[in-house]
Parts: sequence; C-alpha cells; structure tokens
Amino acid sequence: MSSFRYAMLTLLAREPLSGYDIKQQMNSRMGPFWKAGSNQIYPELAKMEEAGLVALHEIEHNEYRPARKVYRITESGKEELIRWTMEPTEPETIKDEFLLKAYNSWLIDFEKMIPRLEEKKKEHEGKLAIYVDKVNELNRIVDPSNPRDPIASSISVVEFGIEYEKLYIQWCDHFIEKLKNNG
Amino acid sequence: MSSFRYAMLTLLAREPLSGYDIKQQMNSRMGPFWKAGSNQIYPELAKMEEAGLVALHEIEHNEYRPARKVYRITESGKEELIRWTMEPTEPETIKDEFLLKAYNSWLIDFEKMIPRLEEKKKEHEGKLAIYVDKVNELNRIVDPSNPRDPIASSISVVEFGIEYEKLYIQWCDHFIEKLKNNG
DNA sequence: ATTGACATGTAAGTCGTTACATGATTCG
DNA sequence: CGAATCATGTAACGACTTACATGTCAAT
Repeated sequence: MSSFRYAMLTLLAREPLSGYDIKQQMNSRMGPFWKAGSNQIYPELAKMEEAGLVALHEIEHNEYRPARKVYRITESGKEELIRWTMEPTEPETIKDEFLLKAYNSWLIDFEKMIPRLEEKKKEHEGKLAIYVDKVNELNRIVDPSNPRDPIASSISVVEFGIEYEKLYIQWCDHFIEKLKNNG
Repeated sequence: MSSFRYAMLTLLAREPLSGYDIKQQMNSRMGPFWKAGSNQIYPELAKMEEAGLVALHEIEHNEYRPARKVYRITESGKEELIRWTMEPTEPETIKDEFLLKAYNSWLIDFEKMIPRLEEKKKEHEGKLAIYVDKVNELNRIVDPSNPRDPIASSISVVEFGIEYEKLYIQWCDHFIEKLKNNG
C-alpha cells in the first residue's frame, strides 16, 4: 500500500473528513510535509472504502453545491494505521532540487547564484514564520493533562519543520558568504 | 524535462561516466540526496544522447564483461544544465514517512514508539558519520586557489547533509524525552 | 559452492502530476 | 466583471519501482 493512503488515514484517525477536507488539510495543516490533488484523493477514498478502511459517515447536502461525502475511519482502518505506524521505516533520500542546483554552483557566475539563494532563504523564512505561528496556536489548544492528545504529536512534527527551516536559512547564509568571499 | 535527467547531467558535467558509474555515484557519492536504479538510467541516457545532451565518449572493451559505454556531456548539454541551474526552483515538500508516523504517535503505546525512534536516531548517526568523513576528505583534496573547483560545491551540499542529520538526531532525542515524561 | 562486483538492459506495474470538466456563490 | 472558494470527479501522461534477464570473475 502506498504511503499516500496512510497519509489519508492519518488525518481521518483524528476526525471524519470529506475528500475536499483532506485536500485542504494536506495543503495547509500538514503543511509542506505532504501534498495531494483531488485526482489522487477521490479514487483512493473509493478504494479505501471498498477495502473497509473507511466508511461513509454522513452526506451533507447543500442546495447548489455537490453533496459533501464525509468519511470516517473504521476499526479495521485504525488497526491497519497502528500496525503501519509501529513498523520500522525505510531510510529516505532528501531529494531537494535546489541542493542539486547548489551542487552545480561551480558552473555559475557567483553574482547570478546569489539572488537565487536570497530567494530561497526568503521562501524558508516565510515557512518558518508559518510554523512558528502554528506551533504557538497548537500549544494554546493542547491539553497537557492528556498524554494521548493528538495535538501533542502535531506539535512535535511542526517543531521538526521549524528546525528544518532554520537550518535551511542558515545554510543559505553560509553559502552566500562563501560565494562572496570567492568572487 | 524531469529533474532526474538534470541529476545525471550534474554528474556528467564533472567527468565522463558510464551508466554504471552514474548509478554508483548516485547511491554513494551523491549519498542519500538522490538515488537511481539501472532501469531509469539506461533508457534515460539513450534519450539524452538522442537529444544531443550527451555523447559517447569511448567504449571500454573487456573480454568477459559487457562493454563499458562511457558518455560525456556535450556543449549543448552543459548550456542546458547551466540554464536550469540558474532558474528559480519550486518549493519542495519534506515528505518523510517517519514524520508521518510521528504524527500518529498519539495512537501508540510509548514503550513501543521509543524503540522506533532509537532506531531512526542510529540510522541518522550512521549517515552523519559518513558525511563527516566525506567532507573531511573533500577538504583535503579541494583546491582553495581555484574559485571554480567543483569540490567546493560538493562540500557545501555535504555540509547541508551534516546539519540535517544533526537536526534529525536532536529531534529524535527531544521526542524520546517527551514520550518518557508523558508515559 | 555461494555471494558480490561488474555491466548492460527490458517489462510490467504502480504512483503521482497536470490538465480537464462542471457549476453556483461570494468577495473585491 | 473576474477571480476565488466550495465540491466532486475523470483522462492522459509521465515518473518511478520492483522484478527480471544475462554472464564472468574474484573473494570467502
């Protein structure tokens, strides 16, 4: 089973959602950790329903809009998600296109490379700000007395994001300095 | 054109290589930044030759082994690589399966989650050690008087890897502590 | 005797992306 | 008046993975 399916189960384990909700959460709440388009979500939801991992929770009707088909995770879906979560995970490659370009920086005039690094730096500063806001908000709503609060898990993952963005920003700075000293 | 093609050009811009060499370098020298199997490399090399981005450099014959077909980058391939390298790069998602599992940790008994984190930590400690060795070796062979030495670019990318692994290790530690305090 | 390194590739299948298709409502 | 949001989905294509296929030498 593809990990995309587990990403969907991950969201549905917390609350019932429609395909549209899943899309929104992946592209905002889950932030840039995971992404998806409708093309993948709706067929996958149908397959998951067939496999008994999710079930129709309710259908919200609206006069002018298509009906919202809200799904919930089933017991067997939850078991499958837990089984997968406890499984060891294969090492992953970073596979960042910009790093590949950095690997080619020796081919490029430094004056032309530096604006790209400044650009990237700004992009990651933007993400950092978003994550910091998010973690602050999560800290406000988390229940510290409940060791099983899903929000606590969310916080840990967003904290990873924060550290990652900081590292990226520092690396850009470091790289820019190097290029300036060599040019 | 897929970024995989540019990954191949990136390596060929430094020295002529066979398909087999490319595979080796992607899975070792380029470390876990990019990966590839023979299935992707050989057909792609053929297409790149057809497009005039690379050309046969020489064919090394051996009695018992298949002939080594060594390719070099062409002028037009180099121009294309430079053009791509200077182009702005789209933001990327992190898409780390283990982070997705961490997002589900609220579902799991802490005693069962901690060994997974210890495991991951060890994995990244291993990668860190490899990168540190690599950067030390690169620093030994880099030519500091040449601002266009490709090795200098390699060093910057490996340095990113080092910081990334350190961050991952720290995050694992941090997460383990949190789980212990809640269990 | 078996595994691993060398060296090329093919075939089949799944995963993922971009674009398309529909249609009313609200906001600027 | 145009764009964005809500809400579902399909079609076509390209990327990527897993497994297959072949064959010799060197090392354990």
